[in-house]
Amino acid sequence: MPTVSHVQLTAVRVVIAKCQVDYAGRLSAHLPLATRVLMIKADGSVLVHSDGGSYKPLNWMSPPCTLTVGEPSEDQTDAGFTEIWTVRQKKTDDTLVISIAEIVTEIEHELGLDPGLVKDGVEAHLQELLAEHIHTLGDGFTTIRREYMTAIGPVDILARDAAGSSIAVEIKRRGGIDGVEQLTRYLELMNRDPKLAPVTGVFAAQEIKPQARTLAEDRGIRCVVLDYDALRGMDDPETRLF
Amino acid sequence: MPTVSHVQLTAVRVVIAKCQVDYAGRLSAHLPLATRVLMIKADGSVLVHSDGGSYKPLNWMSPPCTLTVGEPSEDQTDAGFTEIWTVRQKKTDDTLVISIAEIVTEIEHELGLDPGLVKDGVEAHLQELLAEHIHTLGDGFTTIRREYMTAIGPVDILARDAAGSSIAVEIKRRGGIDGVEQLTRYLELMNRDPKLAPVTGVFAAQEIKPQARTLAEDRGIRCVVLDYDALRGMDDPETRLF
DNA sequence: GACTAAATTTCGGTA
DNA sequence: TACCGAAGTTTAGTC
Repeated sequence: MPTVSHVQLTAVRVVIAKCQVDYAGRLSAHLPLATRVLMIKADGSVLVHSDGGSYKPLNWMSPPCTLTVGEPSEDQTDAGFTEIWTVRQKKTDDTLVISIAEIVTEIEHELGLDPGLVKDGVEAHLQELLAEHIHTLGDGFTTIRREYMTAIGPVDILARDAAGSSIAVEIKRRGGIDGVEQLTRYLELMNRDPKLAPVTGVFAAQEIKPQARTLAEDRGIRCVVLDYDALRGMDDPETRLF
Repeated sequence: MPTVSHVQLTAVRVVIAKCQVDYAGRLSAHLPLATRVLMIKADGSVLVHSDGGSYKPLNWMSPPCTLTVGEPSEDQTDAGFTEIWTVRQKKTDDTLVISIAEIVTEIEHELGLDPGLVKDGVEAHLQELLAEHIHTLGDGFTTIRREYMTAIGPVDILARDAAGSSIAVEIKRRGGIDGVEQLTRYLELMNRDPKLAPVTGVFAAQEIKPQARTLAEDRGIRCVVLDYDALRGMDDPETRLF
């Protein structure tokens, strides 16, 4: 029976090692023996990275989880493995087994709490800009409310056109079919409300997929491609052209 | 004017450094000065990790991109920065600037091509199993086709019930509203085809969200919770119970 | 806590 | 290559 030591880290540890990885949980996955980067974070989570691809690891374990380092069995030793790391998710029982053949190099350091990320320019900002410059959708348009609440969720912008009719605007960065469906649900519901009806829809996005446009127009929903920079330009007198 | 050296790596490099990070591209993002893990992959992509959270980095740059290491300006030097890393996406012009205040420790190693991941047990497998054991949906059910193509996309399974009526089955691991909408679109289209109509829908998932169930049943779509292990058990004679 | 929608989504398959 | 849908999605926000 292999001896086992439970590892409690308060620091991040990065190991470059020749290893084999096996995951069993929501699916099964296997990584053959190769040299990879292993990152063990302070909360016990583990990432297995190759030296290419995007930010997604080849394999990983999300917190909360525990890492246990055990000795290899006789068979595993014969196969060339020196350590067996077992990472287990506390709730779901998912298991990640990293069989180490050789640790090439490693570093470790205490990082401490990260101050966190500050973002700007996401959908919320686009919504703010469009609400402010709703006239770009048509002369005489006015914004009634942003995030107008309905029973099934908030409509991004509720507006009125020059004739006083209600307009529901759904805003997306990338306009796909899902967004059209979302707006359609809102329109169905709002058109049952005599105080609002008739409500027409505007699907506004920085980019509208062809199928989404087809679906939207088939349902009488107007599609508008938004120019983020232009909206921002209108918003900022310094960058406005005279 | 700061001197600049372009870095060409064929190996992965992991640096623990006190740094500040600024991203400008599809959005703007800022990370205040703190100690973090920086991973520079062989393809030039860069990840900025904290020591907690899940596998997603705080900030990153996807390949193809190039890393340029430059010297700080006088102001930056006064602010305590020793190196300025600029990562630039080739096509989109997204820019990630990592201002290094102090490199704590680092490792570097050549990894080589990864053999890649082998997966088993995703939606495709669930579909395969259900198609084979379609009678679990009802006596006399038969599978006509998997991935039955329509103009708006493939229906997971097209089947017939005992009476010979068409059944469209949408399979999800987690059944949410999106899946119901997807199936609804297919049903609308298929019911226009006299050779198929009338087509009824079955929404099959390992887990069905209450709101999705409500929406589905309101539209006359039957909901079925799938037991992956039971289906697999039927499939494998060794684990079948006698 | 459950659920919904966004994401600098990423990733794989197909037309 | 563009587009579409899945993902061990993750993450943030709301109810």
